[in-house]
Formats: sequence, structure tokens, C-alpha cells
Amino acid sequence: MGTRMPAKRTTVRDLRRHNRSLLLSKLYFDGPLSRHELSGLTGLSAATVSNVTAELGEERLITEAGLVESDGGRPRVLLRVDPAYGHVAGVDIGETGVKVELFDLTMNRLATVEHPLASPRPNAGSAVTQVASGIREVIAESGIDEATVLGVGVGVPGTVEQGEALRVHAPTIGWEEVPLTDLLRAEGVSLPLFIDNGAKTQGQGEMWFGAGRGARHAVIVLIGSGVGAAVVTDGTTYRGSTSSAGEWGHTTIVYGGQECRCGSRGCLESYVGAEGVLARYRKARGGKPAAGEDEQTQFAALLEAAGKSKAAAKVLEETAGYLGAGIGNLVNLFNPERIVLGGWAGLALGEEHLPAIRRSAGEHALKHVFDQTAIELGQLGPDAVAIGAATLPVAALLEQGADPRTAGSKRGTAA
Amino acid sequence: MGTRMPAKRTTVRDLRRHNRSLLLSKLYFDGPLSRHELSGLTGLSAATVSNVTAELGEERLITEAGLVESDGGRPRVLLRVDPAYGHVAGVDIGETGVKVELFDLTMNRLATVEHPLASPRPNAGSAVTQVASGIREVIAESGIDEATVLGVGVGVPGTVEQGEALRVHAPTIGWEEVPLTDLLRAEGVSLPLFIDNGAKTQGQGEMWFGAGRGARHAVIVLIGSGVGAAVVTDGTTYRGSTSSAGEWGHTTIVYGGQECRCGSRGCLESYVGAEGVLARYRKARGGKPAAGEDEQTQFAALLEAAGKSKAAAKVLEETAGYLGAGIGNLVNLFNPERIVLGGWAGLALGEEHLPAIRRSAGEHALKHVFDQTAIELGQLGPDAVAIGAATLPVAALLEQGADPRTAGSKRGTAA
DNA sequence: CCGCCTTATTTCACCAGTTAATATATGGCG
DNA sequence: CGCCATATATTAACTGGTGAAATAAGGCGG
Repeated sequence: MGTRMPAKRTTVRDLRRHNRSLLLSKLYFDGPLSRHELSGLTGLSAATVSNVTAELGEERLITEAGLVESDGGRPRVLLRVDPAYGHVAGVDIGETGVKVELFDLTMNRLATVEHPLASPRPNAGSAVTQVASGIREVIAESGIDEATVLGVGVGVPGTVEQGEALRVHAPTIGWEEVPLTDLLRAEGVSLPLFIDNGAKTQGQGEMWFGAGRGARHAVIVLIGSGVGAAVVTDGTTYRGSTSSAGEWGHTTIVYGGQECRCGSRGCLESYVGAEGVLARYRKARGGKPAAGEDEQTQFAALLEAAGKSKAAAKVLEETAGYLGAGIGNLVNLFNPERIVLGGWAGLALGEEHLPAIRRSAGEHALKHVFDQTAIELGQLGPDAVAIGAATLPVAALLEQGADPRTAGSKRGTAA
Repeated sequence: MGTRMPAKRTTVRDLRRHNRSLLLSKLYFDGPLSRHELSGLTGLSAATVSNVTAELGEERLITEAGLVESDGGRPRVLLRVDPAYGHVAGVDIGETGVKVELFDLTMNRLATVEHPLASPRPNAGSAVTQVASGIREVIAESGIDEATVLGVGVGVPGTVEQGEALRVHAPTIGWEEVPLTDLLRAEGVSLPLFIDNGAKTQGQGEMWFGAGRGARHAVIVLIGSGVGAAVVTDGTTYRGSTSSAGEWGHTTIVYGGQECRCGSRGCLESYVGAEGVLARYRKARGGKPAAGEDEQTQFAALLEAAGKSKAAAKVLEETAGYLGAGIGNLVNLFNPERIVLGGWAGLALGEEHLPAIRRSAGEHALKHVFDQTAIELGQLGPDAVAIGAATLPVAALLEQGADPRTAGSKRGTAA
């Protein structure tokens, strides 16, 4: 009953690719499996499974992983994706620092590097320099050959316009039309690049390995200094027509409300982003500016104070209310199975206040829809952005059922 | 760069079905075409086109539609979907009445019937009776054989939980878990049924034949007494996990704002739905209840009064502001190419106030995203819901590339 | 230790669908 | 009237998937 205007394109050996992708993905996510199980799980015939897995094995994408005896018959050979097939790097460019992590193909972390940035409005050039050196460092640190790196995923704190000429827009930190790919290339990074919005990479991380596992429809929310979201619809991150979708933070929640750093009024971000919450807290205490400390410390102090200070408790209560309303809107609009609350501020806030947030969401969403939605905390912690970024090259591999570097780059936005 | 968790299922002759669907859809939407053009447009080889079109012709789904000579060669034979292959009915169950329309396969209107309902909160039983007799009437009136009717699409003013046991929820008019399919069956309707939310059917109508044509990502907004929306992502109406997605009307736009008939506060619907707007107008004029007139008349009077009455102008100005903010949220979240404003109140309001609505949307959306979004009025008028409903059986036909009644019902939710 | 039994995997003959190349149809033109 | 250009149909080669049958690999009873 879908709408489907015309339809997509043609197909012949797309079929083979699709089945390769199907089998490879199953093996990737559902651990070692025998051919027999694969056949059952995918619906493909045993013959096809044998055929395709043989091919995948020849290309070293998968390996055997031991036997399992079955009551008195030939034991099944377990197959799995070979972690050593290649490596991937994930980069989290945040408003306060750059983190680079290196993983093997099955996402075992091999090395991590973190570089701070001049905090308030990091300039794109310096971020790029840090990223480039970070990549070199993690490769050196883990002692792998750069040639085994399938690609580098990058999560950035702004919207990413994909396409031939990739551009990053993050007006709140002063990034306008930043040609991030080109800048990284200029810094000597020659690996395939996969750049996406940080909230979206966090979302993919949680979907693959965290609180989103198993859901087909979910929204993963990122609350840090700013606010973002990744909307996963039917297993795929929703991007909209110019991949700017999911800009939840600058959604109006209080018409005519307080000014937001984006220039509009009443944006959700200005009420539930850490910056906005702390501003409200300061105001409630009579405007004393908290000196010197960074946002995360201040935020922790606010949470800490809730037990003793009425002002702090009130600010947090209000925040839970606003956040719940924002989540309620997501529930109404997207009807997800699950909403995952992430980001450093979101996780900190949720630890204590998740029930209040849930309650508020319930009050602001249609009951019938809300009752079918679970609201949970992220499981990957603040590393989710980098992990999710690193999954981007892996996703390309799984989608093509083959190494994205060699397979004629079809749809992957590797650059 | 999609997220894709595992993937979907297998494929063999799905391929053929896909290509049948592809060709049939192209012919349906892009008028008569020669095999040659089809080949070019779909990327399929001439051989395949010949092969598949021969099959479709044998099944009478398509016919030849004249020749076109080409500079000195064999003239091309134009093919098109045969309008006489079958008929479809579209039903619009509104809060104030039931409309039933009958079309041929290419959506030429053959008959229309309209029955009023006891206005305030129509009871499901009486609506169903009207629908059943309406269907009988349009079939009789147009003199066609019921056996040629491929199906009946129904747009309802509430959320529709698809599935084996279809349920309609419309708490604002007192419908709870209404088993609409069963009720219609009990009234003697034995045709295949396709039931969906009215905003979604309107959306599909506008996408196919109205202001949405050609867009892959669009949101079609319905503003009548209540407020709804259809979100089209990549050509498909987005449904979420329990097909309740797109409930834009009960999205919070004024945190802690006025009470809404849904029980929450600050819902968009209570600010821009006709009922809410008229309530504000009444209040502005000191609470005089407008006697006896129906909502549409009152709303027209309000628009009329704008020239002379300051109160009226102010109410409309505010409405445009709220609506723009709501649209801005859609822009930020969905990043569509186009937003289409529909519904009787939306169309009436937009005629004069579209610029104001656009302005407000621009103030509330991220500039960069907003600049890539067109905001337009619907082109199908208030018939859009019924037209869109009637497209549901057609969509099933195009999706399967075959008559949904005979083709083993795979995914279509025909019941 | 041998042959039987069970279950997993591979092999093989066959089918469906696509494509490129080739053949045929159709009308204009010299 | 035969040639040319163009559109459509037909055909042979190839790819990929499937079910049935064959083969592999242990366990087990004797």
C-alpha cells in the first residue's frame, strides 16, 4: 500500500549483489552462523548460500570459525566476517574536541586519540588539521598497514550536504559551506571518506551496537551542548532531499519563546541543550556566571545540586518537561518503536530524570501512538558518535557485499 | 551510505514483477509511450520491453494508442494503460460527511455521491452505512459492472492501524479501535478494501495528480477542522512502525499553551485547525458565539472580515504565524523538496496568506534547509482525499504489476 | 574396526530473465 | 521498385537461483 510513484531502476546481477549483501550482513550482525542457518534465516536455497559464501571466502571477506556438532550428523561449519579483512576509522568532530578511533572490521577498538579544540567556536581549518594527524596517529599506534583501512567515517556537528561537492553547514559554530572533504584531502588524507552529521552517526552506532538493536523504526536523540537527532525509518537513516533531515534541535517548541543561537525563537535546543539549560540555571540563581569551568562540569554540578537546591531541581524538572514534549513530537510524527536518548547531556540527564521525561512525553503525544513507543537511554556512551562514524565504511561494504574501494562506487558517497 | 541493518528478503522472479511494475507505472504516469521510449526511460533493454509489454497486452492491462511516424522509419506504436481495464472507488469519510467517487483506471471521474453525517461526532456505524450505500449508488449511476471494480480506497479522519485486524482510532471524534473493514463487510461491501488516514490519501492524491507531482520528498498538509499531514519520503508515504506516523496536528508548538481537544496542551491543531482559529476569533470579539452556521461558512466569514475588522486580521495573522512555525518544523525534520498546503481551511487560508505563512516558516526553519523547500497550495481542492483514496487500489496494481485481486496478495493491505 | 544413520554441504540439470546481436516490419524517398 | 532509416521482434549466449541427488563427515551399535 505504499505510495510509490514510478519506481526505481533496473536489475540483473543486482540480484547477486543483493544476495551477497544479504548474507554478508547477516553474518556481520548475527555472529558466526552455519550455511544451513544462513539458508533458513535468509530464505535463500542451500545451493545459493554455498555458492555465494564460497565466493566471499575466496575474497577473504569471511572465514570459518569452528565446527558445531549436530546430533549425530555432519557438523556444521560456522562462518563469520573476518575481522582482519580490513580496518575502519571513526572521527567525532565535536564543538570542544576531535576524537579519532580505529577499529577492525568487526568494530573492535584498536586505538583512540583525542585532541582538544579552541572551545567556543572551533575553526574548521584547525579541526581538520587535528583530524588528519589523529588518523595518522591511530594508524601508527595500532601498527596496522594504512592499505588495510577501508575508509574513514566522520561525524560533524552540523548538517552535511552530500554530493559531488560535499558541504558542511554548522551556523551555530560559524561553519558555512565548509568543503570538508577537500580540506581533509589538502591535509594529506587520501583514504575514502564518509562524512555525516554527528547525530546521525551516533544514531547508526546505537542502532548497530547499542540501544537501537533490533528496531526498524527508531529515533536516536543527541543532547549535548546542542541538540540533534537521527531518524531511522525501516532500518535506514532518513536523510530527506538534501540530507539535512532530522534537525530536531531547531524545531519550535515554544512559539515566540526565548531566542536561540540559530536566530529563531523557541527552539527546542535553547530549552534542553546543555547551553540553554545552564543559562536558565544561571538566571534562576540571579545571573552569577559560573566561572571558568567547562560546560560538562557545570552540568554535572547542576545535577548534583538538584538534591539541595530548589532552583536546580526546578530547572531540571522544566528541562524534562520540554524534552518530553520534544520527544512527544517525534513520537507523533515518526511513530517509532523506540526513542533512544543519547549525547553526554542527555545521558546525564536521563540517568535520574528518565521517568519524568517519559511522563512528559506521554502527556504530549497521542496516547495510542505513545503506548507503542519505548523510550530508553543510549548504551554506547559518549563514544557513540565516533563508533557510528566508523560504521559508515562498514555499511558501504555490507551494502555492496564487497570492498567499497574496489567495487565500482555506485551509491556510496565515499569520496 | 544508508544505515541498513541486515536487509530484506530473496529474489528470483521478483525481478520480473519489478520490471512489470516499472513499465506499467511509467505508462500509467507518463502517458502513452512507445516501446522505444520505454526502453530509454527505464533503462531496460528493448527485448525486455517487448517481452513484458506483450504479456501486459495479453492481459489487457495496456493497449495500443495510435502511431507516431518518425522521420522516415517504421512508426512507433504508442502504448498506454487501458482505462477500461477496471474501475476504482474512492471514499472520503470526513467529520461532517461521506463522499464516494468512482473512477476508471486512469482516474477519470465517472460518478460522485455525497451524504451528510450528523455533524459533531459522527458515529462509526452510520458512517459505514452511508459508505456502503454510496458505493452501490456510484456503481449503479455509472452503469458499470461491479466485477470490474478493482477495489475501494477509504480515507478516514483518524489514524489507521493496518494489519490483519485493521483498526481506526480517531479519539477527537470518539472513534476508538473501530474495526472498519469488518463493519463494511457486515454492510455487504465485498470489494477489496484499502483503508488509510485521510491526510495520507490526500497526500497521495496530490503526489500523483496535484502539487506534489515530480517530487520525491514532500509533506502534504491537511488543514480542515482538524490538522493532519502526509509525509512522502523517497516517493513513499511514510507510515512508521504502526502506520500512525505523520500526526502533525498534535505536535506541541506552544509548550504549556492552550488546551487541545486531544487532552494535551499547545498542539498545533488547536492553533491552526479551523475549530481553533474560530474559537480564537470568537474570543477576540468578546465571546459572541456565531449562531447556527457551519464551520466552513464561519471560516469564510472570518476571511471576508479581515479587510475591515482588525480583530479578524489579527487572528489570521497569528494563524499564519503558528502555521508557518509548524511548517518550519516539518522543514527541519523532513527536509522535503516541497510542502503542499491542502484541506479546505488550508486552501482558503493560503489563497490570501501564503506569503505570510512562507515568511513565518522561513523564520522558524534553518535557513539553509528552508531555502531548498518550496511551499505551495494543493491543486486538487477538497476532492483530494477521495481521489487519493481511489489511487490506493491503483497503487496496489502498479506495485504488483498485476491485478491485485488475482495476484497472490503479497504486501498490499487489501482486505 | 565396519557399515548404518543423520545432518551438512556440494554438485548438477534445469528454469527464468536479461542482453546484445540479428532479423523483420514499415514507411519515405530517389 | 529497391534502398534507407527506424521501430519492434526474435534468438542465442549468459547469469543467477533452485530442487534433487550426490557426497562429506561424524556418531553409534555391533
